[in-house]
Amino acid sequence: MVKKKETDAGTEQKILAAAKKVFVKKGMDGARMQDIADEAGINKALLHYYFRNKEKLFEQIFAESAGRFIPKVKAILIADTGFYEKIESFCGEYIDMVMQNPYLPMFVMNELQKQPAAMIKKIFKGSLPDLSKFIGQMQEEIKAGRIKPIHPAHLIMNMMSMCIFPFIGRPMLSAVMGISDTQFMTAMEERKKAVPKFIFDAIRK
Amino acid sequence: MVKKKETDAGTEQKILAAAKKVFVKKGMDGARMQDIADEAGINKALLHYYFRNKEKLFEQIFAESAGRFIPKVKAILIADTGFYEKIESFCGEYIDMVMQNPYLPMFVMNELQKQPAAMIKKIFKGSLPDLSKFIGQMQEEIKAGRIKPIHPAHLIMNMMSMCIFPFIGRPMLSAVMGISDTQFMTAMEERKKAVPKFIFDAIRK
DNA sequence: AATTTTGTTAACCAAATGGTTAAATCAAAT
DNA sequence: ATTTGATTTAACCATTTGGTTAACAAAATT
Repeated sequence: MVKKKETDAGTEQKILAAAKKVFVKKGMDGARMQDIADEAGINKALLHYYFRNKEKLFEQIFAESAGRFIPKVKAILIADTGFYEKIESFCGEYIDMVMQNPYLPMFVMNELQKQPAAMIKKIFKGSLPDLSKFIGQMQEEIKAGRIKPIHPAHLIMNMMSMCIFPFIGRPMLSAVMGISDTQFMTAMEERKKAVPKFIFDAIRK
Repeated sequence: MVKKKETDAGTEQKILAAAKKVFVKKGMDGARMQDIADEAGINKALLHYYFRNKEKLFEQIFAESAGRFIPKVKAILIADTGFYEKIESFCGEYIDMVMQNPYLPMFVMNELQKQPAAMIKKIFKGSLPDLSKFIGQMQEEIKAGRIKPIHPAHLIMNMMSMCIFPFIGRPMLSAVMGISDTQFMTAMEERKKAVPKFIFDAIRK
């Protein structure tokens, strides 16, 4: 069984790419099935032939998008590296990933907030990172007197905030500080090193 | 001219309160005029009697919501207080304000991102805070050798990120760190002091 | 009290939108 | 060459939704 009539790229893949583009930009409520079909260069009926309905299609896109957020956290925090390396690689890799998908954080966070708490648990089910190792390493550093006593929750919040928020607050930040798109991206590139440095400076004793 | 037929609360105010509730929760695209009417306990036609259309109503709500973000920044940064006091009061007051409107940041940032760049400039027109004084104070501290040399843009981004992001990433953060709603609010209360402390520790020489 | 103005509603309308149907293509199998 | 089964499309349908109309009710004005 060779590939059927499907065009080169594969209709299903074209649809997924188009859907991702439209959903990420407009959100579940703002997205139109017709727009997705147009973007994919196909008929609207064909869209429903491949994906039963809007919700099913959305779920697929959302799961894939949300999935990008957690596994990376998990891998980094569980890795067999030191406390400081973990912070460094988390910031570097996270900011890097988000730079390649600047609208993903807003999309995921926004849709996540619309879901009921129960659904959220289901979404993260299994993919939740085990923080205990990271927290353990942190408490070791505290006990050894190398870093100040700070609640792990706050440190993690601070780290994620500084990595992700600039992309969510981009329009406001750009307006407030009067910076262009290229200046923004340059600043983000800097932050891959600047954020971990800021954190180390804050916690080092 | 006494008040007309309007019920005690004033129909217009009831509408605005209802609209804010629905828009902030569902966003422009997800909000339904019927839902707003129901929430306000009035007929849908009456909604259009007070506000010509959905867009006009949305603009009013959005302007009021977005307006809460900037003026406070402005007032604090321009105030005749010291560099450190400004950071303290910014974090304290900002987190306080957001705690009272936990869904406001997501709403404003999300709608802002959908607007074209030109519209954003118009929105912030005039209300843009003058950062020069704050930056000047900061550079003085740097020159005096009391804080490390750090780009003001990064400091401001870090400060705003740590104050605002937890409310935007709340579902994710709550899931990742397994905390309840009350635990979350307790943590936010702590952050009013913890964030400025974190910042001072990071920049102090 | 009569009249005009303002506030409120039920019923209605047109456009948009998610989804379906039935026919048409096309590639593979017979 | 014919048949078969999957793919694709144009046309259509039902519901939702923003918005309007016309009539009614309550104040305000005369």
